[in-house]
Amino acid sequence: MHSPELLKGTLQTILLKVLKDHGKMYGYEITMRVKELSDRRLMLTEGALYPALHKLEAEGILKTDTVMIGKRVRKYYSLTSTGRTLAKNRVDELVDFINTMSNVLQVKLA
Amino acid sequence: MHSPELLKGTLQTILLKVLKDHGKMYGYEITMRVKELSDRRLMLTEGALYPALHKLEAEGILKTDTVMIGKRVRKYYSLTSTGRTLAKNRVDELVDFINTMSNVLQVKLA
DNA sequence: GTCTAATACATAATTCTCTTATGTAATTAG
DNA sequence: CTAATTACATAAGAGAATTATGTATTAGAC
Repeated sequence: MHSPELLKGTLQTILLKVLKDHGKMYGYEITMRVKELSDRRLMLTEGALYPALHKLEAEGILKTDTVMIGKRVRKYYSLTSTGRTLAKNRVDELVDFINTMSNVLQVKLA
Repeated sequence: MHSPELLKGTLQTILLKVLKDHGKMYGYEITMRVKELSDRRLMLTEGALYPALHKLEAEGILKTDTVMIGKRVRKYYSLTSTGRTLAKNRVDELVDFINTMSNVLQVKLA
């Protein structure tokens, strides 16, 4: 998988947003969803994804639900109520940042 | 000075862009310019700024020109020809990233 | 005339996040 | 039957920024 330098700092927000919109999802599913939404431009790596999910869980922002699919473990993540509030704030913050950045770069966005 | 988490990864591009548009500038001047362009939202810290400028200089992307203003040293930075090419690429890349991000977040930008 | 804020440079220790690499294992498609 | 995909996970290392600190000049307020 591949990912740009620029992803730094935005991963958490992306995770919160997709979980907010799509409800419970498992790790691999999230990578596929982000890949699709980004038209193959953002490929989340496992080394970034799983530690990030674990951290958010430890902080009470996500909760998990482990399911056995045949002999395989699948771990579903979803937002807690704290997480829902945070998701909204983080997305607003990132949108604001993106708008600020477009002013600094003095470009019009598509 | 204060700066958001999200700045990570975008500082270089910002520096290249303002130097591309405003020609030779010194460090403090850059922080003031970015503050103005961002409507006080982006406040570059010296701890981030100077190492970044030094690195770009060491890589041949920026060149410097030291001037004495009274008894004070002022170090002007400007793009080398390599730097001009890089500036364009980096800005294009960041704009593309921002557009991708707005698709992932499914928001419209101002 | 003196003190504070602003101007202007710089570096070091630490923290945080991601990349790269590695490991395990089940399932599906050819 | 074997390669690709699905699906989890962790560890070592790199890179970039934060926070803290340091030095020094100059302008403005009082």
